[in-house]
Amino acid sequence: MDKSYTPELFEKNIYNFWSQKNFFTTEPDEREHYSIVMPPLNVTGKAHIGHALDNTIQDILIRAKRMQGFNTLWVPGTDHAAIATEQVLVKDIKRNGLTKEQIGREEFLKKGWEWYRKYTHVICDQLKMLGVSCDWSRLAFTMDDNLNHAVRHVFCQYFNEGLIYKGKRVVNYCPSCKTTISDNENIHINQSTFLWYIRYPFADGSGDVVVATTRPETIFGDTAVAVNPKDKRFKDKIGKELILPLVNKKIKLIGDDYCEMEFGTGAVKITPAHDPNDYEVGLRHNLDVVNCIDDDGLLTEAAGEFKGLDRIKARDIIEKALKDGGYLVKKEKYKNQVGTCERCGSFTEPKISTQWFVKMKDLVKPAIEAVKNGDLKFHPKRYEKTYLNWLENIQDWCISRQIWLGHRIPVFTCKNGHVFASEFDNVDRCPVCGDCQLVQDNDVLDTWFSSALWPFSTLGYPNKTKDLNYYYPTSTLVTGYDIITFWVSKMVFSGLKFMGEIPFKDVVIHGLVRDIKGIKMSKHLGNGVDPIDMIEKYGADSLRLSLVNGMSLGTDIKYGEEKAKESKIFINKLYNASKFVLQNVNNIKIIPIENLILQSKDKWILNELDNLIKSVSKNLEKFNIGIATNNLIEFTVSKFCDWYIELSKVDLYGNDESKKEKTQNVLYFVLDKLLKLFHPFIPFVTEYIYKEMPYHEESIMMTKFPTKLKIKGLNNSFEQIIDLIKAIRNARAEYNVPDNKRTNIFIKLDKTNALIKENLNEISKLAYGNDCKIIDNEPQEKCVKIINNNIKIFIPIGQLIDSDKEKDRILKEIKNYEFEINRSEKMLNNDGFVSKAPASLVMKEKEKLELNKKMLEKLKIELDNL
RNA sequence: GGAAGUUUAGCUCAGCUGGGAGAGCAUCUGCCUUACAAGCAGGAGGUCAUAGGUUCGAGCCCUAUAACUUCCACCA
Repeated sequence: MDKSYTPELFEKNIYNFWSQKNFFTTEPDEREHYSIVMPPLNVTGKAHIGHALDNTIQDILIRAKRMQGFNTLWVPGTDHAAIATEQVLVKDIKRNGLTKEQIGREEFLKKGWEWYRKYTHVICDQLKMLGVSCDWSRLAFTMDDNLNHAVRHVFCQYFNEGLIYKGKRVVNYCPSCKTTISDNENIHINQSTFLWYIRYPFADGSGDVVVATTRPETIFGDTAVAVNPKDKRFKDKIGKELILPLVNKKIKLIGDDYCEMEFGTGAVKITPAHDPNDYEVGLRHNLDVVNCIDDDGLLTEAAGEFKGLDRIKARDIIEKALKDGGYLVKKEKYKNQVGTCERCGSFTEPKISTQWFVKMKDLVKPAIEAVKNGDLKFHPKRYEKTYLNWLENIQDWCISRQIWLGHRIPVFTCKNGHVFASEFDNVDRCPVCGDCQLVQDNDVLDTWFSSALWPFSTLGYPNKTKDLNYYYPTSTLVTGYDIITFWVSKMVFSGLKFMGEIPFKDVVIHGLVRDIKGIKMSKHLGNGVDPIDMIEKYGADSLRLSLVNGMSLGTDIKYGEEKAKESKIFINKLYNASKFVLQNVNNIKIIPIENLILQSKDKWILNELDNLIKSVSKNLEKFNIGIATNNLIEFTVSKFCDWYIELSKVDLYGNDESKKEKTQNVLYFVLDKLLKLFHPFIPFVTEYIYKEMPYHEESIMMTKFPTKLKIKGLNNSFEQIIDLIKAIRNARAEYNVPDNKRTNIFIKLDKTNALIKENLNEISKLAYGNDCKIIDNEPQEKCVKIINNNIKIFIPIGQLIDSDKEKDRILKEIKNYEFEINRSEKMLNNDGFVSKAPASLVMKEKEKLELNKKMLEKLKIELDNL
């Protein structure tokens, strides 16, 4: 083994080894299954740190379950991320001076496939660097033939059941991406703008009504002005006609509750074509819908002379026109929120358009029920609220997108006007009239439509495959809280609808990885941490550990490079501890641990190991990965390295061959279990070390995960020795005795103590002793005296002894004991405590009091002696 | 407007069913001890956001307040 941990030397080889051995692939068999479908990765470029976190968690669960004997399947996959990819492609085409229309739909889709082919490799290779043990032979892509089939199958079923309809709706439209986007992709941001107060004169010349608006450019689409019917100011004016400024068209003053009396002037202009609320008002009052902004974001002919102006730039020009016409009353500063496109950042436009929708109300009912009755569990539980809240207020799902990449809506219209959906893409005639001139709908489906089917489409649906039968429902879904509403919920109702069962039983929700200051990582800010960078600098294991150690589910992680560094330092420690063990167990005869007559230190470390096994298993079961790694690290550093390895040196370098053999076996045993416990979290280094073990199987990943030890007589009584050693170190430190200066240690016992007798060498070694022995009479020479229960320890440090210092030391201890005794007595004198607290607790407190009193007495005698 | 979360050491955070406040980093002191100086040993550092309440007992349960964060909805 190398001197220190150098992951770059072995990670790649180990991954190739696993791959070549087909350790990741599985087939249905008679075992119980554990399956996860990977949240599909967008094929838009590189993996980011969020992917690293998401996949590390999944890999940990999968590796642990695999070692626990389950038939584990982890299906990897990618998503076509239509809007994002289309944007990139359009830009690319533009660079060559062309538009997508010029190259045509077919050619454009070809380019899409080229892109996907190229970048699927990139992102998959990056995942492999992370060490993911997913079944690459089943790599799925949302636009694969069989997934396409699933999409069309599902679409047709919805369609034929009347759950899909075409309707008019105000949707968010991005004039830059030229497509409808969902509410989730429409990000509201704060902006500083103005409120323009505009005067609308009555047609009969009897004064005017002033309205306040943030969007003067939509004035050309106004078809009414609304006031609240309860508003006394306007009561008798409702129904009168107003002149629309700049347009000089007559519009009505209407009364509608939507208008709030307190806001602005109490009157609002109604633009049904460009505001969802206004649209609703328009429906109620039968208003005309006048489009004044086109799909490119330019003003239409409704704007007259202003036609062709960009909607945002038009503002100033219109303001001037209003001013010139004497219509502008005032303009004041105003802060509001406005929708922007998640992808390109431009202001979105509410737009009336014809779109395809899925009726959600009934579809969603079983999905609500599944969480309420406990079939589907969220971890942490609080995210069930997010999920339920969303589903209980669900709106119909707009599934059409005006782009080309993606699943084209399989709806056809024949020459005779028959409209039908087809599951198969080789459709050539109308099933009603047999007409062959079919026209397919131009829109494609929302990407979430295909990802909604992910847990079963990747397993072969709609075919009734073996995989589907065996692995569905899957076991666990791991994802971030940001997509609970639009992905998790959709998978649940889709699974229930088409498979009759929930798609997974547990949903593990993790937080977002933010930068060290807690700010969301983004390309724009350049504060992102590149996971590949981290892997190259610190190793994949370090990255993995740094992401999950101490993580608490559902909470954001502040991440900086230092974390990867820290993890690497720890792994180096584990590596070195292993190196030490391996150097000392070379060629040993392995004796089953239960056949050994164990020493007290062995019983102690094995007892600690047993506790570790239990807590790691328990915490993995509860998805508390951060606690599991904490426990593992704590054991490794504070129990194994700090104590057992140091203790083991006594026997390893000693002359007692039987003790040596015993210790070698315990070291070997503990390391073997520890590596296996660690493997799901840091797979590479554990595999590397495991292969260096004198006896090992083909791969650590295919070994059994440790379970509760079956060794009798384990206990923690050795902790008494640890306390004693600490007390000695402590006293030495107080006298500034440097660690490299060894001293004698004399121990005087009140009664025989087998534990001390057994561990004299251990005490000596770890407490920097020279000669360490049990004595009958107190030594003559000047000593530092330590009192520890029934044990007195004398350390002759010669002229360093200072009786004033010694007095201070004892006084300090006396104070501590007095404080403790006082506390205990207070509690025990409290009738409430004695009568109501659990008896065991009262008993414990009494014992403590007795013990402390005895100690105090002894210390006082010592003080007198000085 | 609705909902959720956070507030504990200088920093990042643990803290289980209520029963003597913890870790890592940083800092201070001493040590290159044959696994590890990417290390070892020892120390210092806290009014558990604030105010009430429940309880024999509260970092933990209840109520209110404050600050910050996030999600959803959105008033022109």
